[in-house]
Order: sequence, then C-alpha cells, then structure tokens
Amino acid sequence: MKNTEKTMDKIIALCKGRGFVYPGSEIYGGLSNAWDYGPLGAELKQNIKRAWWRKFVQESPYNVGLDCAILMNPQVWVASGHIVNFNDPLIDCKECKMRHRADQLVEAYNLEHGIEMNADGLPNEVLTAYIQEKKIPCPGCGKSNFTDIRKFNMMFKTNQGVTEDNSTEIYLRPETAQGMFVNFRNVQRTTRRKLPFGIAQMGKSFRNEITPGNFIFRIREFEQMELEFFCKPGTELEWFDYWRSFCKDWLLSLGIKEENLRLRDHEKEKLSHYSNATTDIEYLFPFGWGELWGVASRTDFDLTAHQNHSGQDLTYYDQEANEHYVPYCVEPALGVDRTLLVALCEAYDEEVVDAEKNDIRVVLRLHPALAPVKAAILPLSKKLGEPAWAVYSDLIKKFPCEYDDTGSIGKRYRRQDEIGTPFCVTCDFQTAEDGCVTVRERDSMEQVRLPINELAAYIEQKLDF
RNA sequence: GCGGGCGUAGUUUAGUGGUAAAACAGCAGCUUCCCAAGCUGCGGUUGUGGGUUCGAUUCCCACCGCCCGCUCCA
Repeated sequence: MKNTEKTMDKIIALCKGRGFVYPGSEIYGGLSNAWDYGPLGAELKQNIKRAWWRKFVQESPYNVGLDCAILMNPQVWVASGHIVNFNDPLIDCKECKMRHRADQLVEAYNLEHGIEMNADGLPNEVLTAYIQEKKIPCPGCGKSNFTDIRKFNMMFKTNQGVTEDNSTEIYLRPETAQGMFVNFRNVQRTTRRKLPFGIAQMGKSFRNEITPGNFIFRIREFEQMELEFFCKPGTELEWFDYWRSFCKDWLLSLGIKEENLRLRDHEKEKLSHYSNATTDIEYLFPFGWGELWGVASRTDFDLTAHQNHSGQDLTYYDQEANEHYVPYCVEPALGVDRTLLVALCEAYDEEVVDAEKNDIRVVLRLHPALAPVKAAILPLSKKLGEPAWAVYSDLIKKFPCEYDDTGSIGKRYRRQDEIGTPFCVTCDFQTAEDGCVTVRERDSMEQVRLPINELAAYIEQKLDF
C-alpha cells in the first residue's frame, strides 16, 4: 500500500511537474532560493491577490489601496530603523562552528556577571575587543575562539545613477509598510478619510535572509500584502482584535481548515520595541507550524519616527476632539507566496481509489475561486471535437478554461484533478441532439446534465467565496 | 556562512574507465468512449567548468544547485 501522507516533497514535485512553480534560472543551474511561478502558479497567485484586494480594499468600508515604488529615499530606512537593526553583528566559533550574535554574547555575559552596560549598537571593534578581553566563552563548546565580526545587512543594495562616482547607494525595500507611512498624509488628504482608516498595499519586498528554505516559505524576493490601519490612540487594542479575527475569517473563507490554524500571541517581554501587542497567525505546514500572518499593534512608532526624522508634521487633526495627534497603527502583514503555499498544502490530497491495485488519485481541492483553471472541456471522443471546441470558445471568454482531447476520459479527469480544476465538462454523442453537456464536480464527483446555454452561469455562480 | 549527504531523460531509478537502460509521464497514429485500458512509433550532448587518461557519465578538483542540521529572522 502506497503512503498517502501529505509531504513537502510531493507538493514540490506536483508544482514542478504541472507548472505551478519552477526552480529559478534552472537552465543555468538555478539561483539559490529563487523560484519562478509557472502558468498555473501565476494564475493561482493572481487569484489569491485578487481575493485579498477585494476583501481588504474594495469591499472594506475603512481601507484604501496604494502602490508604492520599491526604491525609496534611503532616509526612509534610517528613520524606520532598518539600517541599524538589519545589521546584525555575527561571529562564528572556530571550535564548534556555532554562530552567535556578538552583542547578545556580551549582554548574556554581562547579565551573568552583574556588569551594567548596553551592548546594543556598539561598534564591532569594541565588541570584538570586549569578547577577547573577558574571554567570553562560546555557549556551544565553552571555548573562546571566535572569527571576526561580520555584518549581515538584510537589505539588498543597488545603485541609482549610471556613473559610479555619481551614483547613490539605495536599497530594495525589505517591507512594503514604509510606503504607507511616508504617504500617510497624502492619502489622508486626498481621500479625506477620518480615523479610523487603513492603507493597504501589495508588492514585492526583498530580504537577504541568512537561512532561507522550505520551498517558497522563506525566500529572499517575496511578495507582501500589508495593511496599515490607523486609529485613535487608546483604541488600538480593540482594532487589533478586530483585524486579527478578520484575517483569520478570511483564511477560513479560502477553505483553510480551522484545525490547521492557530493564533500565537507574542509574550510581553519578547515584543519588538515598537509593539504593544503582536499575534502570529500560524499554519500547520507539512514541516510544522509556521508563521503566515503577523498582526502587530505598532503604536505610533513608525509615524513618529518619520515625523522626527523628516521634520514633517505627520499628526492627524481630529475635528471632533479638536486636537492633533499621531495616530496609532495596527498592521496585519501577510506573504503572498506563503499564502499560496498554504493554499497548496491545504488542498493537496491523495485519495485511495483501489487499495488492491495501489490506485491513488491526486486531487488539489482548491477553492473554486482560487483554482487556476475553472473548467476543462473534454470531448468523449475526438470525433466530438467540433461541438466541444464551440463550448470551450464560449466559456473561455468568461473564465480560464482548458480544452483536452488527449488520452482516455479517465486520464483527463485525473489530469484536471491534479491541478485543482473544479469542473469538467464532457461532450458526448447526445450533445448534438439535445444540446446538453455533462458537468462533473471535482470534490463530490457528481455529474449534472445541463443545456449548453446554462453552462457558464452554472459554473460562474460557484466561483465566488 | 559552517558541518554532513546528494546531483544520470519531465519524474523515479538502473548501469559501466570505451562514447547510456527501464518504468511512468509527454507527443503522434490506430482503437475505445464517462473516471489510471491496449498496440505502434518518437524523444537523452549523465548539473557546469577544469584535470588525470588513448578515452570519463564512472577517478580527482573547483564552482553551481538541492536536502538535513546549526546560527539569524520586523
């Protein structure tokens, strides 16, 4: 009996084999951690983004959309703290090969020996000298024999300007959020929004992760769907709860099972410096629980930082209360690629058709709204090509369809099951006489006979959430 | 970046110091016609680049990539 367990290996194999995701730059031997979306993956990704945009922007009474440049004034990253905080001073133990953060080694040592000193942000030379002077031991092996400190800047750098001496070093954004903060005033003024309101954006971000991996779970070039929701100080925890459950409900509506989701609150002590509450919405991947959606209450940290650094007034004038204040912000940040991976992991299913013959049907039980192909048109015989092609030509104007007349009908059903097509439409020899086709539904395997002119509407009504 | 393992058709694997094989998938044709049919045919510069050798896919080196650990993760 074959193992029908859901594993990453199987999901990755399906992605490569059917054209959801390919290894990046494959003909040149690939590029570490780069993946390309194939024809089906591109559709799936667009469907996910469209669903999010509709739910969080177009249908939202609160939120508006934004689409910022990836390249921003470098001062943005100074103000946001990325230039400081994305530079981690890392050292390796030459004896046991463990890697540590130099500042954390020093802090741990000081704590243990009752020495008061702030190691945060110290220059590397000072840290190195201090570690050598105190012979601070490696937590792994107890010896004190480290490499020099190496800085790992998590931001991708590039240059703006064509000549070297004339060019400015700039960064690819490591998150989309800062675009919303620096445009806060523009958006508020032009949309005449009153608090509370949110600004949402999706787009690419880039982070030089030290340890990427798990297929498209952690990649260096990724796409985010972020919302910055601004509200009156003091109301932020209510809105934090509101958006947290709103986000979870959205995932459930995509067909993610409740038992595969959990909310993990960050402990008070471990919260980032800018946050007074953070919850990760985690998903149970085949490789274990992983963060999918970070929901953070960021206080007024970001707007205040930009206000201070730019010298521009980023307060909001509250007409009712007749006062100016910097709004508080709640940020639900979600990765598109991770959501796509969740959709695939959730949908992947192997159904035992005949245990004795070792016959297994692979089915991608994607929500019809997410499925890359909505319907496949399958003539029972190649002789039925003409009427079947007419049906296909009609449907393709409404939603993505495939036409397939290769191989047996059973084989064609299975091909569609594997890519998650919710409906298969067959034309048989009766079609010419009664103008009807048979629609087979992927999950229930039920068949309905329908007049051709009712077909599009029948399928379309099931493509929504 | 470190340690370990790996890299042969789209996939899973076989095999050999003398110029590669099977199954499945794919395509074309015949046949069948509602859930993996069958038959016939087609398709490969053994990850990349060097080295050793008369000759390497097989041995050696470097690089690239993948997997598993470790460090890190706004």
